[in-house]
Amino acid sequence: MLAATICVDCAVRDQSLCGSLTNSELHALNTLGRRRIVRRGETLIWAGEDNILCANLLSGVLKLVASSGDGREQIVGLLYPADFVGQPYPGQADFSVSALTDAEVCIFPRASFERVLTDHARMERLLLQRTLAALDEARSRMLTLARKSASEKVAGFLVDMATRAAATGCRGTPRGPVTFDLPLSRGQIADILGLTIETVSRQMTQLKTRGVIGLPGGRAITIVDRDALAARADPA
Amino acid sequence: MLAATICVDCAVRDQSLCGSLTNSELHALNTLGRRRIVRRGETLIWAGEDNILCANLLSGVLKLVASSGDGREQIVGLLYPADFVGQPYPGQADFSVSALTDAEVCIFPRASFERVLTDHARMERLLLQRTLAALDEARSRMLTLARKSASEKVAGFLVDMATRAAATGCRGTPRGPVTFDLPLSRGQIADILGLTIETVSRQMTQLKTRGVIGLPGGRAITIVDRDALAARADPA
DNA sequence: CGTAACATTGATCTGGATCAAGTGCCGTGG
DNA sequence: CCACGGCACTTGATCCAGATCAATGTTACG
Repeated sequence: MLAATICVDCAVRDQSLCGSLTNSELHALNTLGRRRIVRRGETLIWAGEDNILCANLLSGVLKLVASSGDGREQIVGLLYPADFVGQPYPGQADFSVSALTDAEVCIFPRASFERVLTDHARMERLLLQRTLAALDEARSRMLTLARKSASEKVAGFLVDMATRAAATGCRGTPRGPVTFDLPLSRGQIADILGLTIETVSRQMTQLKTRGVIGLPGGRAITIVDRDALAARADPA
Repeated sequence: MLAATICVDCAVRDQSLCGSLTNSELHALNTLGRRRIVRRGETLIWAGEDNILCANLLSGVLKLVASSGDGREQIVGLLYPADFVGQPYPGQADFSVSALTDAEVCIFPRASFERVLTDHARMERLLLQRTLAALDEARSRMLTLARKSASEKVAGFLVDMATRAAATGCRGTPRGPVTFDLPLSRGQIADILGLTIETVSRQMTQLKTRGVIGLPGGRAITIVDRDALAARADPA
């Protein structure tokens, strides 16, 4: 039957939380999980709503957005394939989750997922470890948002994206120039870094002018001098 | 013997992670834990060092500090009594932990604590829930740091402190003016909010001038009009 | 008391926001 | 095939919140 085979061809089977389960344990999830496509721009979870779902991200990129009462927004996290989405315990969601690119998720009803967690200590431990890592990352970003200059923010962001791109696979050699596509618009980069579109754009052209990066067009970016970029991100 | 009685008079026995353990289970911790005083200004954990300890905070206030290579600092979290301190899994600490006031902690060797955690699913779950809550808080603060104005930051901070002071107990009535002592210097408040001492000071005097708060002297503060303060913190 | 750390207040400077045009890049339709 | 319109991006001019620099005032403590 279809439900029993949902995990078999899962692209993130090993990297996701489910990787902690044995094949037989997967059966439980098989009956709970549903694949779902989320279109670019679509919102999967709305801030303020009750937590009703958990999910594993299979493909695409999602953003976690915090917003103030009067509409200012800040992207407080990005989610990549194999990342866990949502809150396993009851309560209201504090942040919205929406798709930056077309994405596919494997969805579980929250309550069922909570039960799976309590039944599978290994999975719960894995989630704890991921959550601790996410917390460290969030706290690091607090330093960036509060204390770094615009040029440090942009350089740091590009280093992060280059690292991630290298992890997946992209044109170019690891040591020399590397070219890849940013999955984000200038506006979204601004939302991540706590800047405006204009400032991001100006920093990018400045980096191009100084020969640190290249901007071949569209959302493509070439890292010409990774060390210079890293140095700008973190002035010792 | 002393070790066996360490938890008996623990002030935070019920609110801390240990509250999830039965009396008999506490015996295991009893043999592992050691009380320790941390003086105001003293550092308990240094960023970059290996995680070697976990702890429960018994009294006082600790700060979690992120710093950039060139010395800029940002307080990325405050820890209050009953809060958990440290990382239960191997690795390097990303942040320093030091005492804002004289404090007392109940310390466990990291490896032992990890073992306790794996043996006690209830405790692990509690830690997961706390970590998820801390993550939400960190993300909320990302919005504050990146998008809020100085006056919104200070007002929000004072509301938080007032709420916390009310939770413990302080002079004044809940609805009318409430007076309490801030456990932090202006400089430390600045480190939390991503501002400078001068800006924090100016915002405080402005709030006093407008009759929203009173500054009786020292670190004392009177909340005169809590609603006005909350409105300044979150302009709808 | 004296002094050292902390806090307020004032004057000035500046990085990044805001406001305002351009410019290039498709996709659509004529 | 090219004109058109919409969007994302770049570039320029100006403005302003908050940083920085510089005294001065205040509190706590030996």
